[in-house]
Amino acid sequence: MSESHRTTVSVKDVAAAAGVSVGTVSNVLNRPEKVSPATLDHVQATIARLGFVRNDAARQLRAGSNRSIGMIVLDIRNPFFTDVARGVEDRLTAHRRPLILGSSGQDASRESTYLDLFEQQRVSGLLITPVGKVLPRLRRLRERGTAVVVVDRRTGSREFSSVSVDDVRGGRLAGQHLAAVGRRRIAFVGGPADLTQVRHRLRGLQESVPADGSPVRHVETAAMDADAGRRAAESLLTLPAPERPDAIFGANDLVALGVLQALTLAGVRVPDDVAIVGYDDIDFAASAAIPLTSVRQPRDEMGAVATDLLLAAIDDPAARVRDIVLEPELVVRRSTGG
Amino acid sequence: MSESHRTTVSVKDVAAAAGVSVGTVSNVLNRPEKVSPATLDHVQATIARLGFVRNDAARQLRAGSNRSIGMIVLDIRNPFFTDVARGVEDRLTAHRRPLILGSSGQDASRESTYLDLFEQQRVSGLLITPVGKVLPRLRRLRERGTAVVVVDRRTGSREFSSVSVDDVRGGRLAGQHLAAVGRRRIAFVGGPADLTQVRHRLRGLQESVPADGSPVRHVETAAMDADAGRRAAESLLTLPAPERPDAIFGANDLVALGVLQALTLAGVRVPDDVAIVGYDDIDFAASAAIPLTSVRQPRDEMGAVATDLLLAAIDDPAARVRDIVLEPELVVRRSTGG
DNA sequence: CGTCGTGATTGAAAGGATTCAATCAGCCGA
DNA sequence: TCGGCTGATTGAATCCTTTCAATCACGACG
Repeated sequence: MSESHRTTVSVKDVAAAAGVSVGTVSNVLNRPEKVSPATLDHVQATIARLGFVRNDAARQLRAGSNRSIGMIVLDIRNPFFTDVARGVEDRLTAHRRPLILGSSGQDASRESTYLDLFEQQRVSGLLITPVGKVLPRLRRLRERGTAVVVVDRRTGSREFSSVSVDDVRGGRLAGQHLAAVGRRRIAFVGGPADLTQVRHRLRGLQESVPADGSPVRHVETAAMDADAGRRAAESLLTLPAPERPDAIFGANDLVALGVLQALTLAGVRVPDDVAIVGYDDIDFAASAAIPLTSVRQPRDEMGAVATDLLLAAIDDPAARVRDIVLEPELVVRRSTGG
Repeated sequence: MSESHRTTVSVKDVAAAAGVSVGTVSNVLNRPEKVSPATLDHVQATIARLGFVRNDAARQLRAGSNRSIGMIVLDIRNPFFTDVARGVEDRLTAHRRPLILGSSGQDASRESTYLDLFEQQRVSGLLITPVGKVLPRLRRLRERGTAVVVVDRRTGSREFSSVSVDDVRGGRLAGQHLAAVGRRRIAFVGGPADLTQVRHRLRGLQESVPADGSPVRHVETAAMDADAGRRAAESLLTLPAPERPDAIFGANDLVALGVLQALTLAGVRVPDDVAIVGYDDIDFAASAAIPLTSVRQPRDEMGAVATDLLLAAIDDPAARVRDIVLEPELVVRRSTGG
């Protein structure tokens, strides 16, 4: 059947074995319709027999660019980002383009390493949720012909297309809902405060707090994971009873789930004593033993829309820069009495 | 400062601008100690000024192989796999090797597409949790000089190194614990049954079931996500009371969390009426409102060990094939009365 | 029977970084 | 002052695929 190769097989070897020229082999690979049926068969058989596999490096070198798309997310352990990535991957698969996924873990130097890699690889497009000050690098990439789309952020400058969700609106949805179910002492858990997302969600919440309620209490956290939520909830539990919140809005679902756990452990009834709202609506929000009310971000859609923008920019580098802002949606579940 | 480039800058351009030969530029890039300090400075300055970035395709073409490592996981949405991937990535970062991560989603054709990609890219190593019948392809990859390590599986044939966890033992740990807390009617939820993991965990459970208990009831599922767990739990709730299990062992944490949710919604008390044990010990297991007892797999360690094996095989292709089997560990929490 | 046209095939050139044998410059010691 | 040595630098060859102008073969048509 197949033979054993110490050395790798090239088009030249295939050509020699099949008794045709390298040009013909290349045509078989890339423009089979230009090749006579007999030759096509014969060459394809030879390729299979020798186990020839295209060398992508050489192909790219000639082509000048790579078909792959690079993506840098904040945290691959947050299901929110893996869901977005899934949306991207699904869309790319349809276009036969591979996705190279990197996670910066909120670390600017790691982000920079991935940018180096993608730049050297000459990826044809980049999807990024930026951490550090990367604007100059993004500009350079674009000058080189790499399309760039910012995900889950807006750049401010109108230089790069972006896809994001209206976080102020999301905060408002949460606040209005909590007000509607009669909550008057609302706390917000999340941080660090210099994250745009955190600020916007908080602002939306504040705007919609009932007139007869206390002002929003912000418990700032260093990270956005369950552990941070747990600790924040414990600190809230030490407050004298009249000051204790009757509702907590977590800046994302991981935080909210941590809050939920700490409260349940402490014997606080959810939602009777304290209502909880999360953000993102990851699958685990619905799977929690007390299903979590959450502000849903259209994760798949974000991935899909970002991919479409990117592919459009690759096809036509002069395509208009667009900031697409998607709408969040409130999903009511048991944690607020749904 | 920086100039604007329509066309890309090559070593030749740098050489011309710096007034040296391409060989010297290459030396500056790869063997700076061979270059005189003055030249080094000058060339580096020129590189910065022109914004030169190495073309990786050309570099690889010459070098014959790529520094990157490919990884194919079963499901990027399962935190278990992203945790393993993190372990891999951390280790690789230390060796300045990029990781290209793909998710097969349990789909053999998607797995095959990633294998094609990695083969064409000439990655220097591959980490894979196989789905389809890929042994012949893995052999071919190795013949071509790509190191291969199987993750979270054993190959059976002693051809490729692997890192896995003793699943029979894990099942036994769960069974012994449930027996110790007095459970006698145990159900196992997971599937499909042709997954080795599922079979092994079930077997371990059966081996340790108390002599005076009923035989294990296996509710087979089509997938291993929360939704499957939810549906399985609902079907168990339709059983007549005396047949209802007093303990449920989920084949992974996603399934167990789904079970937990369905039971809680139905008013079944956990752990009083039914105890629940999961598998993997993902972070969400501890974060669940009723924290989940789970059989812990050392996820970071699996990633790290697999990476070490892979790097060793890359350095020395004749390195001995090793099957490393790690030990699982029971983490007791509230869902079994901990 | 010669010419033209069509479709198939050819083969050399290009793409950019790396390598290494060859060359060069400069200095020391004789 | 010159041969010899060392360290620095050079530049042509190489890696493999793709492209495209040129060539070829063959049948149809005038």
